[in-house]
Parts: sequence; C-alpha cells; structure tokens
Amino acid sequence: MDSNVKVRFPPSPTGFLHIGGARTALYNWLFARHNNGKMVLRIEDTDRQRSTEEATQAILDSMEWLGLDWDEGPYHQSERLEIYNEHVEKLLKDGKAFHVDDPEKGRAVRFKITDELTGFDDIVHGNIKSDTSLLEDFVIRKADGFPAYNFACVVDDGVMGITHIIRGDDHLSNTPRQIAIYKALGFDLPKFAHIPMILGEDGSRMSKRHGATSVTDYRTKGYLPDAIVNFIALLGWSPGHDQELLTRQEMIEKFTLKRVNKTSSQFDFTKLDWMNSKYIQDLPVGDLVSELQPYIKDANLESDVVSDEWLHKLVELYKERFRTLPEFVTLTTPFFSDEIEYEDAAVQKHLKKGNPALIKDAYEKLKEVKDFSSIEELESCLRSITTEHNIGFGKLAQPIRVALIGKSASAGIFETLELLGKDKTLNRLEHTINTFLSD
RNA sequence: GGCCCCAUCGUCUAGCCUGGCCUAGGACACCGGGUUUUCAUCCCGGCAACAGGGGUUCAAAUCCCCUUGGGGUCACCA
Repeated sequence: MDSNVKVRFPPSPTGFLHIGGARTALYNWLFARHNNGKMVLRIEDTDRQRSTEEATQAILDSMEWLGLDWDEGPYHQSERLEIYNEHVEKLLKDGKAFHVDDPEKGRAVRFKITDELTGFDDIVHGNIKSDTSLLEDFVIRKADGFPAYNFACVVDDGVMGITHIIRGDDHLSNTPRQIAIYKALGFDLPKFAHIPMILGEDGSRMSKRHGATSVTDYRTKGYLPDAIVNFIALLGWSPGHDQELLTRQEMIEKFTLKRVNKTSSQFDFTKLDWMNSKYIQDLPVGDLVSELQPYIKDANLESDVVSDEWLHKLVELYKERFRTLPEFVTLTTPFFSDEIEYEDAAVQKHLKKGNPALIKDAYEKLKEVKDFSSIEELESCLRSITTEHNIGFGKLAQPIRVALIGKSASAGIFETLELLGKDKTLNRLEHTINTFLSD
C-alpha cells in the first residue's frame, strides 16, 4: 500500500503558529497519513527582516505539542539559495524572466507573463476562473538575492516532488502565477486543494483582537492538544456521519479532501470548551494529573506537601467539573490552602439564615469519627444528625460545604470531608462557628 | 475599486456533485424536565436554518442566471 502522495506544510517563521496554520498542517498531515504518503516541513524564511529563529522554534514546538509529525525536513529556504538561483538563471536564459533595476532597492528579477491560462481545477472548489492577461510581471528574485514567495514555493514544490498542495484559500489568487512558473520551469503540475479560512467569532479575519489566535495561546489557556486537533479538524471538514468526537486514528481513516467544505467558519470558543471537557473526562487520571501539575505549581498551591494518592483522588473527584486545566485550580484551591474565600451569598443563605446548632452538632460528632478515610463512617455520622433534627440531608450538607470550602458547589460532601481530613475539617467548622455563627 | 471565492439553525455542520427518501438530520449554546446532599456530569424534551428574486423541471436546499451580503487578493510579505 505504498503511495506517491507527498504534501508539505510551509510556515513562515514570523510569529507563533496560528490556529489557522495549525489546521492547514493538520489537513496536510491527515491527508498524508490517510494515503500512506509523506509530509514535508519547510520553513519559508525568505523575509530576512521578519524571520526569526525563536519563531521557528515556537512553530516546531507547537507542531510537536499537537502531535503532528513530518517525514522530511525541516528545510529552510534561506539555505537553498543556490537552487533558486539555478532556476532563475534558467528562466533568464530562456527569456522568460528579466532584470529590473530600482535606484533604491537594487537589481531584481521579474517573471514575464506570457501564458494565457484560463483557470485550474481545485479539489475543494472545482474549476477556478482566472485570466492571466490581467496579471503583471512579478518579482521572483528580490534585490537582496532572496527568492520571492511565489517563486521559492514553486521551485521547492517542484524539486521536492510535491503531489498535493493543501493550503488556505487566501492563496487562491496566487495560484495562477504559480502555475505559470510551473509551466515555464517544466515541472509537473501538482493538485491543488484550497481550504476555507477560519474567521474570528465576529466573522472577520482572525487577529490579535480576537484573543487567542496562536496554538501557544490555547496551550497556556489549558486546552488539551487532542481536543484542539479534534476541534479544528471539524472546522471545514466532517467525517460524513454524526460522530463529533474522533480519535486521531478515526480522523486519518475518514479524512478525504472531498469532504472538506468551501465555506469559511467562525471559531466557537464555547464548543471548544465543551470538547475540551470531554477530553478531560476521558483522560486517564494519571495523565490528567501530569497535565495539571504546571497549573498547580503556577498557583503556588502546596502541591509538595500533598501525596500522589490524594491528588489522584481529588482529580478523579473533580474531572467532570472543569473545562480547561486552570479551572481545576480555581475549583480546588480550598483543598490546598486554608485561606478560603467565603462567597457572601452562600454564607448568607446556608450559614447565617440556617440553624447554628447544626454546624455545632456536626463539629462535635465529626470530632468522634476515628477514620476520615471511611466514607461509610462519615456518612453514618452525618446521617445520624439529620435524623436527630428530622431534616433533609441537603439542609446539613450545604452549610457544611460552605463552611469547608466557602461556596455552595463542590464534589460530594463525604469525599470532600475525606480529602480535607479531620484536622482541616474541624478547624474550618470551628472557624465558621466563631466567625459566622457567634452572634 | 478590479479580479477571485463563498452563501443551510446564533455557531460548527449533514444533505448539494448523481433533483424526488428533506414536513431539512446531528453537535455546541440556549430554554424546559428528570437524576443528585449542592454544583457538575448524565438522561429526556423543546426552540431554531435552505440570503432574496427569477428561471429549468411533473418535482429544487440540490441545476442555471441576477441581486444582496460576506471573505480573499491586488508588495522586491509569505
């Protein structure tokens, strides 16, 4: 099942890997893997002013984080000047290009438009119209000796034997120029697939003002790479059935260019959050703990005094309650720190307007519980109180919850008690009695 | 502005190529209900779209044209 499919992903290292670029990389990757082909990574660093080594590294890091690997490269265009020059000379000799002199910029080379092609076939869009006579002779080698984009791109794709060019449809209007170069140089024409762009939530082109635009942004915001990959895969492509949560393997099996649609899509952060929460729920707790570790450290929580077993239990308990990684920290801070923020509304409703005797009873009875790691013992203890007072369980659980973590929502009350431990539980109940119930 | 591309629920989309099975399906969000010690999860139900106008046809979301709207591109940037 070998294949001659060869695609490439050619980022220019002038900034972080954009989410749109990531999706382009993903589609190339899925296409290559689906067809048992190869993917080339090529760094298009011909803009000497804007290209940086840091950006290159950041892009490579993002690719790795997303789990998108490649089979060849990374090539750097800045190291391939000889190749481009050879082809420039060829065009010059054939009379298909000519020198232009600019008093300020220096001597450059322009490609001479002659061909009157009328269009090309695009896998996604079908037949694309174009009228080459409308084109102007364009620069293929800049005065600084570096090739211009449209030229370097074609030479590399030709030399590297790229069979399919999958890129954003903002390149649609470049394609006729590039085809002209393919023909002038005698390269076989690759197949083109121009995929729709990703727009911001307001429907305009995604830019800094839309908040998170780079892969790095999503990483620091606490999204899982698998969730990002799944989400952006579905922005412009669908497997053809109703399943939305797909493993990489499923995506590879299902991916075809034919199922990529033509319409640009808007980035929906809410749906991403939902999908991320799904991936969080499905992640083995051990892995989730490792993902969470940096955020716990960042928040300066006392993670070092805590046992692995305890942390695992806490994460297990809370994994259905957070959508992004840092949310876990927000939710569980009271488990790490004694500086609790008591929510006013919760205190009013469950403590001040409640029955003070309840908390005092709970304090006394809990004091007698020997084994706080026994859910059974904790439960029978609290049940006995509600029986005595003849009240529903919620009437007791809520005040205790607020007393222990400061808010009216948390995981199950017995588990909360267990993870907090006897000392903290008693201390906090005591604190509550003295602070909120003393008058 | 010239040229190019696009147009299904608020959003992502299925259906369009190969007209009829579409009283247009799914998901997120939203609204209601159930489960639950709270919240979340989970389950059930609901709201909600073929941009407009002309054709072609027995029949159009599906094919054609126009209008409108959106996007892209017009660099010695990629």
